[in-house]
Amino acid sequence: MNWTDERVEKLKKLWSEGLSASQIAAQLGGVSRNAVIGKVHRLSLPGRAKAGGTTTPARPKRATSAPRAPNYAARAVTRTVARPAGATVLKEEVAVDLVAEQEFAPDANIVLPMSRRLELTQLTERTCKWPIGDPLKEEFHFCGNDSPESSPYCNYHARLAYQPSAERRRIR
DNA sequence: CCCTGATTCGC
DNA sequence: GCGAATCAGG
Repeated sequence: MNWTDERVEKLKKLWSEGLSASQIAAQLGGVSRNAVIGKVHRLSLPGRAKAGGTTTPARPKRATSAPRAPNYAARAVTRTVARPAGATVLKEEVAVDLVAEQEFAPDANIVLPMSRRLELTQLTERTCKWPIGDPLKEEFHFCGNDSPESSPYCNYHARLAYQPSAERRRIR
């Protein structure tokens, strides 16, 4: 793919808007992030803020971080249900609204429905591609949590995605 | 490991 | 001029 005037313009626009090189490459299509970065340099576009000429690393230094409050939207608890019919005991996951439940003890067997709110262009082989929200609205995003074994979804959403087909109940 | 931008250098 | 490979960093 060659750098047409249109593509160069789009590059300039997106770069000035602060998008990352990989995001721009994804939108342009047909080019790698390296190509984008290389082009940015050739165009002498202002790079991203670094150290202004000084070779000094001068790292910002992370202040002693205050403990963050858990930001879970909801958590899942496990419940044991006995089935009289087959005498089978199985575990069932139930989503519990935390907004109504202000206090809770951090539990080890809680799965995480917390999303990383990734943009479409930020998804990779290892990120959960479960869509959240209305695609036509701004707040639309993807879960983005780590997906094991290159699964398209994280553990939580894989459960939702791969639910066994609903029991067919004959309407008699 | 995921990601970021910067630089080099063979094409 | 182009961009993969590499480097350096978060």
